[in-house]
Amino acid sequence: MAQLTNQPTSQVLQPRARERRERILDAALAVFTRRGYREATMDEVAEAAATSKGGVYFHFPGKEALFLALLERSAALLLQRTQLALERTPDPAGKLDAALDVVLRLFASHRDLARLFLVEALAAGPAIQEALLAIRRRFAALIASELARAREDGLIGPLDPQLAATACFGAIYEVVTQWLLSGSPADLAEAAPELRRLLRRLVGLPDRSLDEDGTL
Amino acid sequence: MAQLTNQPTSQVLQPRARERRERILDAALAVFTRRGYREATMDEVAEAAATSKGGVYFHFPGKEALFLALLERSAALLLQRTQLALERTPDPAGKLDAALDVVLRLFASHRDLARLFLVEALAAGPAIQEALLAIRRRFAALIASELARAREDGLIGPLDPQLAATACFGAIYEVVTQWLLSGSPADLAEAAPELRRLLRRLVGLPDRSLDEDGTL
Amino acid sequence: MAQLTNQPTSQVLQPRARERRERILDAALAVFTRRGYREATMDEVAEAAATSKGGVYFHFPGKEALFLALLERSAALLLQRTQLALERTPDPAGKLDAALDVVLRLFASHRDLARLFLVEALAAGPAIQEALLAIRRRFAALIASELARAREDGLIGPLDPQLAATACFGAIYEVVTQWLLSGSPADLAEAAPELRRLLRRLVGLPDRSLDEDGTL
Amino acid sequence: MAQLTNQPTSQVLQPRARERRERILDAALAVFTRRGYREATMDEVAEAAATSKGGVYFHFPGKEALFLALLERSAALLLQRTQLALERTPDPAGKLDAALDVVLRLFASHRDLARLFLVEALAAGPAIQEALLAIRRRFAALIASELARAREDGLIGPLDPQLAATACFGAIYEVVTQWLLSGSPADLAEAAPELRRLLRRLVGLPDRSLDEDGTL
DNA sequence: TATGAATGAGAATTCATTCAT
DNA sequence: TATGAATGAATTCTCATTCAT
Repeated sequence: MAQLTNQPTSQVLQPRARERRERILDAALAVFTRRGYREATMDEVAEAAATSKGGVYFHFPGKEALFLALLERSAALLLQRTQLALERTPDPAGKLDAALDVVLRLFASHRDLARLFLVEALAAGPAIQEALLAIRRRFAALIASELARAREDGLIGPLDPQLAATACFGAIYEVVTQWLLSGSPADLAEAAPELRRLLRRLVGLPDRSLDEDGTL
Repeated sequence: MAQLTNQPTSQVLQPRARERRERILDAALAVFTRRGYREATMDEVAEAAATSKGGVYFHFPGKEALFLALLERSAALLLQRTQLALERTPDPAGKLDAALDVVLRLFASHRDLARLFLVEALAAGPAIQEALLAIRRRFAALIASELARAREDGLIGPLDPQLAATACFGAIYEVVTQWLLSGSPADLAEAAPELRRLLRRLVGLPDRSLDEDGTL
Repeated sequence: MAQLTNQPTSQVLQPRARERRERILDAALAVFTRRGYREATMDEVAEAAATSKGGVYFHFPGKEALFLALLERSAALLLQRTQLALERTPDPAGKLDAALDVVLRLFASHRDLARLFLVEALAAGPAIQEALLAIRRRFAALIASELARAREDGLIGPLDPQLAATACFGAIYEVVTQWLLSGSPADLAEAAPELRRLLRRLVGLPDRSLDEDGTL
Repeated sequence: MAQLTNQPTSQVLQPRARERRERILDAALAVFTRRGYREATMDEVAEAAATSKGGVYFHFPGKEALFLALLERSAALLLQRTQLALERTPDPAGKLDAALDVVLRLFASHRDLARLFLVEALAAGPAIQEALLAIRRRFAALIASELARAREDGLIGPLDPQLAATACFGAIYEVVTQWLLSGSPADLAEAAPELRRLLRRLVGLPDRSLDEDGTL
């Protein structure tokens, strides 16, 4: 469960190499975001990473693997933060809000990462699709398990946790995508309170009457 | 019934040519769904349309334009059917259900088409992304206007119709995408009743106590 | 000698057709001048002539033939005017000046025609090269014969009339070409008096001490 | 001897690559002369250079750039030789003859090259035309500066050095072109003595009474 | 005569990947 | 480890020409 940042070889990398590997990933994120998976070229990645094409190929066996590594790295970040937020929120009824906050905050501050996840990855080829889907499912499962628990606790009425989680994820996904691609709302945080209310209703949680921390 | 087959050129085509143009679009749909936007080649399209490469280029100035034409044609179909369903449903409270039914039914029966437009299209270049986004927004606007009316009629409580419509669309979109990519649920129709309930709650409609036609 | 404007068929053309044929030639001149022989397309010619591609092909068997016809038409004009000027100039010593005047005046007022002749035609394929060369030789022969006569009359010293005529033509050619392509001198006429002096010297004519008509 | 093989890229090439770059240029010269600019294909160049198409594109960004590089390389050779000949001829009155000799000799011994740059290049597109024109002007400027000095030295009478140089260049150009295209005179050297006489007269130099080395 | 439509042989160019230093 | 050079299959698009109405 911990092995999220994949190493290309099982050998231990020198610190220098590890550093370069990270630099390449950073560069790849920038390039894939700017140009899209298909349009991005390994040349561009190499140049952005201030290395050579051969150098990129030393660290990653190919373009697809590079994208995949990027995806994993980013997914780990998102999942970790979400999990942490869920753990830190004792109130069962507030967990959904907490997760939403984490996601919106992360995407709002890493627009490029959002683009990569929500837009590019879907159509970058079967292998990547597979990986992306797994990540999405892992994320939805996180929500689903909280929903299941909430239901057991009698906090919410009967529902299909999987489907509800998927629907929640989709609602967030679309709001973020519209923000990404059409720039509306200008600030993603604006949409947070209303979206929170909608999602609470969707899963059957009562509206929070007193919203003490309306900030995102 | 009117504006379904869009004519990108303002010139009047001879009947023969009009026929061939449609044949090319049909062939293109088949090829794009089978191979994906990027993998599909104009050669394949030409062959599938039983015409020459030049013939395709006579009717469409390029690959992107061809895809766009296809996108518009299909989007028009989806939007038109949805609009029709909304008009045919007198009960304001049932309109959302009706729209959902149309979309799920259409996608369920045209899985390839759904895959093409929900998944492939995202990575087909900025112009197509732009067009796709516009279509999504048009669709969300359809829902939003119904929500706005429902609110005026006092059927639902106060909400941001735009955001709620976007969230609804996203929820549907994600359920369909999961079905497309992971094959679960096996039958999209299975998810319909529960999804309907979730969306009704999301927008603030009361659950239908007596659901006489629970089938999709 | 009179058959300069070639008719594609030996049949007599209707006035309408003759008119359209001219319109196509005019359009072709414009297009070839603007785009160059290779870059120009038959579509462009057809559009410029406000007719269809098929229409162009009715009047001319192909692109090369079209260019050739244009070349012949223009050459006829140039040669006719030059010949006329030579005949109208009784003074043997003034004939060279007269020819120079005609050429510079014609090119200055038909820049596109000059471009066609001096720049495009050379590299438009063997058949056209052949034709162009014949025209150039015809023109040089005109000068050469005058030089030969001048020599017989003792007006100028011994020289190779062919070579001298070629050199004269080349000198003019280059001056016009530089004007065409680099725009210097701004007005071709500016160069006329000095060029006249140079050419007179080249062939061995004495400088005209009193230049009564220095205007081009 | 210095700036002969121009490096379009500022990067330092490995010796192997430098070698191959030259090989590609040589191959390109052969192909372009044999087939003409437009008819020549990059495939042919690659094959003639015993490399791959990609290899050619690694060194030159495109067909036009390849031709341009070739043009510059050859022009540098011509200009360098001419300049050298001018420097080596102490007698101011003999400089024009020396330049003429160099040019005629070079073209006579490299007919294909002459054809390529005097005839083909004209129709190779605006960028190449521009470059070609610049070269012509550089060459004419060489002559012009000599003419200006000769005039200062009182060797020749008043004239416009620019125009005279252009005219000289044009005369030579035309004689060479006629030789190239019509094959007359059979040997370009035949025309040298008479052409020399004509040009001397054109610029106002006295005929050399005793021509000790009338051979080209 | 004229037209719009169709053809199809080719072209230039791209780029993921490999490899010799 | 890293690099620059090289590869070559694959792809989009062009356009002179032909042809059915």
